[in-house]
Amino acid sequence: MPELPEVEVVRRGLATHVVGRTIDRAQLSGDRVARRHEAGPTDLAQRLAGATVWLADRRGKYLWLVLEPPSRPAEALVVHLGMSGQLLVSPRDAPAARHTHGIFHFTDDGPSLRFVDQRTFGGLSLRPLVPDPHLAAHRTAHEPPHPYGVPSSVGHIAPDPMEGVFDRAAVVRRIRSRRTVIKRALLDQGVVSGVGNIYADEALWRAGVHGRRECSRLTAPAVDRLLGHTRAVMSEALDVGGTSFDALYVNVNGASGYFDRSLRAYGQAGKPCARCRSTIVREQFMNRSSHFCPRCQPAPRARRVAR
DNA sequence: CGTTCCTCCTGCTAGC
DNA sequence: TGCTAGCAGGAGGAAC
Repeated sequence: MPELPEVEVVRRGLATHVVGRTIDRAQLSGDRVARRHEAGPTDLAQRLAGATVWLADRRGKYLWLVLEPPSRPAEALVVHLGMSGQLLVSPRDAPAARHTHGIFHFTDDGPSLRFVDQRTFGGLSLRPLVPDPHLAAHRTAHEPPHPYGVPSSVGHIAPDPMEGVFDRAAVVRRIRSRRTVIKRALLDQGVVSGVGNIYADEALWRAGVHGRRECSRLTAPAVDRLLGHTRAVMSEALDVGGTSFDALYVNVNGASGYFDRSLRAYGQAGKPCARCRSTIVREQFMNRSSHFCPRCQPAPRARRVAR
């Protein structure tokens, strides 16, 4: 599942293989891949033709290419990988793999870029660039991030922990004011972006915090530590994944495959906790699986049964 | 307004 | 052996 580290690996691949090239032709198949593009897939393909890729950027799990189209202002091709999306750099004439929804040919003789997605939870859309709404609130950045703005569909997404505009103290306050449990807040992309189920469970394990603890009952230092672990675990995953992907591919299922051996909570049900040897437990929560150590991450006292 | 729930999709696996 | 049910989960929009 692509979370921040995996998406960043893809972004770096795009920076290497795609930035600076001009799209000659885009072939899109099916309506679903362009469902977030209001004018539909035909319009999307037409507007991509002739556009030069200026740079590859990212916020949380959202990825975009800044395009310089002929005789129009710069705009962004927004790519979300969803659960199973991949961007592949493939020889121009290679046959389309199963679940290929988009093929981009360039004006040079180099390889094509392809969007492949089994479940098509991901997709593509073209959006105008708007001023970054999170930049206005940020006063101390030495180098303004996203100086050209962000895609209009990304405005509601909070900065991720790797960004210069990420204001950790403000996020601590925001989380503590939420009337919900901590794992839900950590997964809310409007609070802190880039975190999915895997790294949420890992960060909670490292911090020794149970995911069902109420946000308002956690101390500010505890939330601050949790955010530190969140950043650290994603940074470590990026270090592993960012050095081991095949140059032919922009992404091969992201970095999590290489990071698997470092997971201490996610997918470890029935195995001993690396800290205290208690057995890691898995339970359903928010219609998602959660993995935790019952000793290191004590559950909150049972809440009064709401009625 | 903030929060929670439901749905989209396909491939794999567990269980009968 | 072959079938089905269940599970994986990001995100947007509906519902409360």
